[in-house]
Amino acid sequence: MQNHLNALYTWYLAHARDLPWRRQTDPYAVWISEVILQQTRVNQGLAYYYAFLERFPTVEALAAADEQAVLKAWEGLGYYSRARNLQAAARQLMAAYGGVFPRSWAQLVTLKGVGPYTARAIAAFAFGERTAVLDGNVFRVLARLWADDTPIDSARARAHFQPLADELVAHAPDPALHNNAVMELGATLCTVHNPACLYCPLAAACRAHALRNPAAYPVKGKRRESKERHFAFYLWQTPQGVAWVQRSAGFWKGLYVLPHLELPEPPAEPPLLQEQHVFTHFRMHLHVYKGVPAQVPPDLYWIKPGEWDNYPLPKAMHKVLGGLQARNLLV
DNA sequence: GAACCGTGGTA
DNA sequence: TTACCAAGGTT
Repeated sequence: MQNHLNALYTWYLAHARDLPWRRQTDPYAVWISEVILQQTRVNQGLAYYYAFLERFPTVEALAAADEQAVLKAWEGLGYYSRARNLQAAARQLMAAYGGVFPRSWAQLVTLKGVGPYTARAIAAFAFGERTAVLDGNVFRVLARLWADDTPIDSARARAHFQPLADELVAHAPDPALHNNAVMELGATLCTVHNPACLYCPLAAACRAHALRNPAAYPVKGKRRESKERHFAFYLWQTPQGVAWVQRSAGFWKGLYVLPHLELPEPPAEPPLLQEQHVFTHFRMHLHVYKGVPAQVPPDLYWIKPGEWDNYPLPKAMHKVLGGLQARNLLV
């Protein structure tokens, strides 16, 4: 196996993408990049990586920042709890570690928003700890390598694959190089669809390839039944312009929902939903899963006209506002 | 432990 | 078009 792994490292050094977070070992930059890349493709996260480090260059800066500013920097990326957790963790780091990253994944995993993958990634990439990262790419590569039919989305998947992954990194000359190489392989050659086995440095060792059936791996459990969910938002016409009142508070919490903001002049009582005041409302279609429909809390909030840009808004909101603007419905 | 969280790309 | 998927983590 070691010969094959050496072939993998050689391949990586020759063919890997040149990505900015791979060019340094600053734990802060590694951390930010790993969180940005959670469930997010490189091309989507790249610009955010540069901008976020520019805007919040250090743990101290991030810890001291206004939460709305952090969310604003995250605007459009999705999974906004990542941004809130980043700042929470930055404050944890200041309080518990004097702003200096602990070096072991076991300590890192106690940080908010830092799970088993990200903790090991920081430990390996920033501090050279000999530990194996386990993400979607690694799951796929390992499952194919050994034709392992353990469902990778099962509860026991991580417990099953982590020791196997750790065994691979055990004798690697460079843990960071090893982890990067396995992930790069999964991201560029050992892909979900149409894997490029012809060019794969591990093909000679790969059980799934020997079986001529890489598509059979990794095994995944039953997909959840998907169901449509509707969210209603309401727009009010006011003498000053358009005030946006939204329901289903708690969804996208903190993003454009106002409880986290200081309202200059909060209305004494929110306007009642009266049909003649509602001039438009829209539905959002989200991919949602089988289960209870969204609860719509009674709380109503509003944003003053002309202040849209000050708020971090999800992409879906921007699209709606853009449409309204085009129709001259926003003052 | 299952359900939940966003967005953009792909077949 | 629909469904799936991507450097996961939290509740």
